[in-house]
This record gives sequence, structure tokens and C-alpha cells, in this order.
Amino acid sequence: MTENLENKSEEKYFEITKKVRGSRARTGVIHTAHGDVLTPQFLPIGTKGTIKTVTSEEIKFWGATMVLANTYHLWQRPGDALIYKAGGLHKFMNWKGPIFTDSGGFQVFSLAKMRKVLEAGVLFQFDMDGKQEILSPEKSIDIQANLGSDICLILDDFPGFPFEHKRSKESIELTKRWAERAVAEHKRIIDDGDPVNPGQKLWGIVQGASFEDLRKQSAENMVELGFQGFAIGGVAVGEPHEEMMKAVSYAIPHLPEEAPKHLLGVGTPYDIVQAVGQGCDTFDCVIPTREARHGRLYISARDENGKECYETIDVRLAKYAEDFTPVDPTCNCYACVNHTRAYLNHLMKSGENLGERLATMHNLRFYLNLMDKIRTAVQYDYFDDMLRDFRDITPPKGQNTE
RNA sequence: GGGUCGGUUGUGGAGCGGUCAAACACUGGAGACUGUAAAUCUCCCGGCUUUAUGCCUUCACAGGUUCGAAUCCUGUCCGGCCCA
Repeated sequence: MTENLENKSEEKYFEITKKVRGSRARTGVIHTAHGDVLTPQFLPIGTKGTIKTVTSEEIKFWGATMVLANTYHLWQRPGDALIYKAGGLHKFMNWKGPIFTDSGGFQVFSLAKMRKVLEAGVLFQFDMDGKQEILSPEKSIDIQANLGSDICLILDDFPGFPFEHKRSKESIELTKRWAERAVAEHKRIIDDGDPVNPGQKLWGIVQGASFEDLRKQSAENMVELGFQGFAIGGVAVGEPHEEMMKAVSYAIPHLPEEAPKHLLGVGTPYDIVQAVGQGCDTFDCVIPTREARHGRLYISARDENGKECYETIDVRLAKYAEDFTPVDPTCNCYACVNHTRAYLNHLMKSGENLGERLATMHNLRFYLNLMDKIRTAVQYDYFDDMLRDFRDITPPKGQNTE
């Protein structure tokens, strides 16, 4: 590991390996202390230190290179001190590749009913025992340092949809003040502390909803603080696809081209391809894993012109009970190679865990395959076609796809 | 043969004189899900329709008592258990 770090000390943190003419899409490599990440890349979500239902070995085998874990949840249980004792999150969960940690900022949003945003940080009230705790920008960094992730995020604040300029402006200002504190704390730990992962990098987060002036201001705020990577947040909170793309397009031009950019919480396969076209490099989203557990599977498809697209099926539906074909005949995942839709339908209806496992492995395989296709398309100069044609062609509800 | 407890919507199982198409659970059907309070949540599940504070039909079957019965009484049929 040390050797690698020394060998790479000359390399840039992020290298762009190919750019698409006439678009911001590119391929690249992020060098982390736990290996390289080819971009564009999708990060499976392992909030509590596990990609639900599957093992680290399995997702590695299916092609994942970096996973996302969550500060808030691991702070609660089992506690960052325990994970520190275990030697860091990589060892604790036996994931040898890079780990990206969210700061807990999303919980500021999603747990709105049980928290209060203060200048000092976020006051959370836990329903378990009623105790209250403040997650401050510094505390979030401390926890992430104990986890030893390769990329950690500043604690941020953002409102939900519908977007309001006034509220969004307040959130980028608060996020900026929190960011300054986070940067100081991260520097203190890396310089003077005993971090689990000395190579950990702190990324900033751009907020500002879909307001052009706010995205620009927020991006500039973050750039001033000297981050090596940036996340775009505050999207995928219920807004239409177009609003999301506006938010992204307003932020990207004000961030350094040579910096890696992560789009937080996005998204559908369509969202991802479009966002790559806007210059986003990495993504994370619960869709493939959560929807798999709920029976929705992503499968490749062709549109009326034979262009590559995708659709979704809900294997729990009665119409799949006697469908003895693979989930996706073109997919090489374990589920598709070995099992049928009818079997998955049965497992799901029976509440058997294997159904969720097979579905999860399939959807992750679909997403990771998609990222591979995107990188290939960029490399071989046909990403424009993909950007134009790739979309969800799932038939309207109630119609039979057979 | 005697006694006893029961027979309610696919199943289990509430209700025990009116506010009952009938709780609740399961099963079944459909929908949702975007930095995971999510192996979760929502809706439908006797029939009909203009899907509704709507109409019809209903609580093993047949009678009866009551202004009014799934609820009380009598008989019949069918189950469980106990005694012969």
C-alpha cells in the first residue's frame, strides 16, 4: 500500500483519459489509497457498511470498484469508535476497494421530522431512547476519519422540492460556513492526528437547487476552499428530470474541469447517462438495490429503431409466475445465467431472501454494466449516440411486455 | 345414543339485538421507490355501477320471537371434543 502511494505521488489525483468533443462527457481515473476508480462510475450504496443482501466479495466480482457508506448510520451503530478499533471500515466490512462516505448531510434532509438545523450543526433526536445529539461539521469529519474512507464529504444542508430561492440561498451560505469548519478539521486530523486512512480526501458539495446564480455562487464557494473533488447535491429530491439537469448544468461550468465530480443520489439509468453528458464522473443511488428488494428489475431493451435502451419489470406480478425465461437474456449475472423470472417471482412472493439477493445482484450488474458501456462509448467516440438514444422504454402500466 | 362447543367474505378469526358488507391478520391483485428511519410503503380484495357519506346480496339451512336478528328461540344439516 505504501509503495503504491509513493509510486503514485507524482500522479495527479484525477486523470482525464478521454474527452468527448462537443460535450462535457469524459472518462478518467481517480487514484485512491485503495485503488483506482475508472470513471464514469457507479457506487453501490452500503449505508450501514453492507450492500444489503450481498457480500463484499460478490459485488467486487460483479465489477463494483467503489462503494458508499454513511456517516450518520455508522455513527449510531456500531459507532465510529468501534470501527476505528476494527482497523477502519475497509477491514470491518472486508471491502478492499475505495470507500466513499456521505457526511450525514442527506439525513439532515430525510429525517426532517426528527432534527433541528442549528449553526453549530444538526440536532438529531433519536426515537430509541429520546437522546439528542449534535452532528456538527467537525463531528462528521471526525467520524469519517475514524471510518477511514477514501473520499469523505463535508456536512451540508439543503431544502427539498419544490425549490425556493430564499431557502436555497440560506442553505448554500450555511453549507459554506460548515465547509470552512470541515476543511479545518480535516486538515487538523490529517496533519496532527492518527487517521485510519492518511490518503483520505475531502470533497466539497455544491448546493443551490436549480437556481443558476446560487449554483454558481455555491460552486465558487467550494472552489475557494481548495477541494480536490466536488459533489453536486440537493438533487433527486422529487424534482423533475429537467430541473435536475438544470441544477447540474449550472454547477459544472464553475468547477475545475480537472476535478472529479460526483452527482449525489442519482439516479435512474437515464439520469446517469444524461448527467455524464453534463460532465459528472461518479454516481450513487439506492435505486438498483432498493428496487431489487422490492421486485423491480432493470433489463436491456431495444427501441423501435434498434437503439440500445432499457426497461423495468416487476417480477412479483402474476404475469411472471410461469415465465420460464431469464430476467434478461442478454445479462451475464448469476441470476440471469442460472434462474428464471418464474423462480424469482416465486421467491419474492414467498418472502425468500434468495429472491432479494438474486434481484440485487442483477440490478447492480445492470448498473455496473451500464457504466462500462458508457466508458466504452466515450472511449470509442459514440457517446453522443448513447446520450441521444438511451432511455427507459418500459411500456405503460398494465400492458404486457411479452 | 347423550352432552357440549361451534359453523361469518380465499384462509384464520372479531362481532353476540339496531351505528354490520362485516374489525384485524394472512393470502391474492395493483402501484410507488433517486447521497436507504425503506427485505419498505400505499391502494384494492362479495356483486354492480356514475368507484360514491351509492345500490344490491349476505353471516350453514328452514322457521320463529321482535319495530328491528349474524347476534335470541326451535328444528335440520355439518364439524370438534367429552360420556356411553
